Amino acid sequence: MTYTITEISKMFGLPASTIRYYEKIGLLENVEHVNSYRRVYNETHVDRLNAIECFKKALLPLDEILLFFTYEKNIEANSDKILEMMKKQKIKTEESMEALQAGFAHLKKKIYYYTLVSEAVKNNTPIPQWSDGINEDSFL
Amino acid sequence: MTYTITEISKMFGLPASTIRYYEKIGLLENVEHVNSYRRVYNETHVDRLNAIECFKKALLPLDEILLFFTYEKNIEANSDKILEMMKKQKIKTEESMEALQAGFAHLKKKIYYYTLVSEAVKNNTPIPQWSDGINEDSFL
DNA sequence: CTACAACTTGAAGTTAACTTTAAGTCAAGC
DNA sequence: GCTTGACTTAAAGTTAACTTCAAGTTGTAG
Repeated sequence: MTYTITEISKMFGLPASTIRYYEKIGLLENVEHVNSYRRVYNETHVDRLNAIECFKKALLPLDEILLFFTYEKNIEANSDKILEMMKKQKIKTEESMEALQAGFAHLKKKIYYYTLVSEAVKNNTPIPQWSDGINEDSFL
Repeated sequence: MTYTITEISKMFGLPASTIRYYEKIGLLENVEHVNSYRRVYNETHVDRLNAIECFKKALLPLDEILLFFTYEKNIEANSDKILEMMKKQKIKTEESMEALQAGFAHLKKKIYYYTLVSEAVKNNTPIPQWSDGINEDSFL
């Protein structure tokens, strides 16, 4: 099974320019150009792009993703390097998750408070103060 | 209580250049310059920076944070706009958290697998295949 | 044959959030 | 009075990850 760039583009929800860019920086390899022109993709490219998307979700930068794929070519020699890389990134994602959760909590507080404010404006009642009843439990 | 830029810098773990940058783009207002020179910060700046850091954790871009502060100046007129903004951002942080969790799971799988590989290399035993026993439960 | 849509290229441009640089200012200590 | 160190400025530079552009190439439909 082969695919055109438009098919791959739709499959991953990525613009064609991004797919070409990934090839340019080495993330996609051995892309045949039929008649030395249009690109043709196969299952290995699909697998590769799936892997890329997973690593992107883990906030791994593209140059590190590329490094992973080069390490992967000599798995026996590089398993320790890969392990180290993955463990480092795991810590980073954990930190990001903690920050995100704090940010999320902050948004929820704001939503709770500005809902009260919005109600007060509609009912012509006094605007509540941020301090009024906005504590750790009031909005959970 | 007042603070120098170095104190504020240490307080928030941000370089002084960033603090100046935030003033430049309007995130920090009414920063006095003593003798029309060195910056002096007060509690309102500390509060403002705390708010900025919270919003940054919620992945709100700086221009949106700035918009929030301008809305906040006329809270009665803008509570609905603020609410809408916060709700939109809440959805975005939720999406980010889902992606991050997927990425995190991917990393854990890789760590599990490359630990096996690393062991195999050390013990001179055959390298396990990715398919061997790497399923949804094997590493949780 | 011509037009057109869907691709191609390399290079330059974009965006956010800073960071760096070069040149200058000021108060304090020697 | 000179030096030092902590600050100042405006402007230019940086980074990642794309995106856009202008100009060119193909296969196909009319």
